[in-house]
Amino acid sequence: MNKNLTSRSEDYSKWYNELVIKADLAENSIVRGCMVIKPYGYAIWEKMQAELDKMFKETGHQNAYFPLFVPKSLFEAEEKNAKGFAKECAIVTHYRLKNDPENEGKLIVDPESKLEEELIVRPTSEAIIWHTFKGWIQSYRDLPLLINQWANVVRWEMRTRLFLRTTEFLWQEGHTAHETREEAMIEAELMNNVYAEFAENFMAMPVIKGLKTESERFAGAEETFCIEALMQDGKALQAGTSHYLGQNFAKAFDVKFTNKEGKQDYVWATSWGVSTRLIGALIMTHSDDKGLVLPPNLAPNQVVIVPIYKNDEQFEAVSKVANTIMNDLKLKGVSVKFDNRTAFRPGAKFAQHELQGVPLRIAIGPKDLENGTVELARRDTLTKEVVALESLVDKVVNLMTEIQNNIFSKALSFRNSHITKVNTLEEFKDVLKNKTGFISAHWDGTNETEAKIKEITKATIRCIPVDNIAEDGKCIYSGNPSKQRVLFAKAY
RNA sequence: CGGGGUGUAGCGUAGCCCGGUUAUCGCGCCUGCUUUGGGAGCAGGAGGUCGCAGGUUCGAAUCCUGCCACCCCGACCA
Repeated sequence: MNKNLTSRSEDYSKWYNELVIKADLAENSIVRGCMVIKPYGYAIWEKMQAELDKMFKETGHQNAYFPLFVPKSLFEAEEKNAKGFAKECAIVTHYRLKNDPENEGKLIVDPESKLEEELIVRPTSEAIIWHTFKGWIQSYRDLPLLINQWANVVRWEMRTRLFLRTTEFLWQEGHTAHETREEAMIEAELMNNVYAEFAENFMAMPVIKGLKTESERFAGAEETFCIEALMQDGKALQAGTSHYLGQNFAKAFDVKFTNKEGKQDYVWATSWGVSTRLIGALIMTHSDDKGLVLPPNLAPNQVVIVPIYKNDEQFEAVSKVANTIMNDLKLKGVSVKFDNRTAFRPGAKFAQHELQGVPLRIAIGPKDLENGTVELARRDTLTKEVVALESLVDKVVNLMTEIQNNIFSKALSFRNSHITKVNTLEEFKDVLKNKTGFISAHWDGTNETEAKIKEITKATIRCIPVDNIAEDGKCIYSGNPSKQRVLFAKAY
């Protein structure tokens, strides 16, 4: 295996794939399109889960769990939703195997075990959840119902890519029911804001909050809020979505409640989700040619200590100092790993921890023992400095914030410098070809124009930013009047 | 499902056109010694249904036929 990573600028896809594998985050599995998330990758996901879960609870949500299998009749109840996902479903048709009479030691599907009704492996859980909600909701006193589920889902995609698009993926899906349209709409936007906050404060990834156009909307939604991020190759990535579902699912699953006036009404719904795709987003937002750059707020280890020694006595002396530092840092809430593996030399450890994006590295050797110092190396800037032991803990604590802020502002200025206003289709094409990134342009609001632009340029409307300012202009394609600019980009 | 490509050790590969001893090299792995402040050096070692099946031939990784798998580009998508 090559020691060096492919350069980012050379071949972004190759670089990404190599990085995911070499940094020990995940690997392709034997099952088509599915990936194995390795311990280090999973540790990042656990950090994300913990922070998101906290935010969901703070906004009044509770966790629950619903079945993996959805009976076909339930699945098809909300027609638009069913149609949207129909082409990518795994379906259980049988429940038993038996010995193959013609091939000793082999198994075949037992035709006797055919299910009367097929079960769909959930590509999303609206159907099974709304069927369940029917039994949970009778009165306005049962509302709002604010439920979140951590789960896996299966979408049988044609082409997959580690973390960004896999046949099975882990995610959370929130499903809520409300008394009024307004309340549901507020909830949908609130959760989109939660996602944006998480992306910016924890992932250090700037996002644009917006609304999807009709054609990009979730199947079955009346409005889809989203957060859109920009990757280092200039392509956009949908990082999270939050849907206002109106009464579509309530009607499809007959979920009515008695309101304060004693009248029956259908409830108003939302659903929202983010997935392990966020790990892909994290990688493509910050990493460099040396590997991952993890924000301190999500790094499984914020600090790693690497001992340098020539013999057992030195190793023991260094370890003593390292353990003291580790304890002091842990008391300050900093997560530290002492890399005391004897099978690897310091250089190899430096390279590995850089590859895995550990924000700070402390090296301690014989020279440091003499001087009462350590070597402190930052992953984000790749700079090193010698620090006196007595000021180390404060310094590290401060650096956690500084690194978090630094990588955010780096990503932010990249993102901001890649939003380009254009007024003609020629300019549009030119930016796509030579600069990439988001393109802010006038659009006449029709599906036809959107589809045409996609056909010509491969770029799609990522979103209509929620904080958009009104501006009169002409659609870059049709020339028809437009009230505001929307953001286009090539997307993952 | 359309277009292109590739299958040789855990990974990456040479050899194939033009058939000929024991299938090449690098990384990784194992053992030993020396090393350890940026991916160690030396010595030794283990590891192979050359994708599968058939055919041609004295002889097939190499030629022929069929099949399978995977990758890339489209369509689809969080």
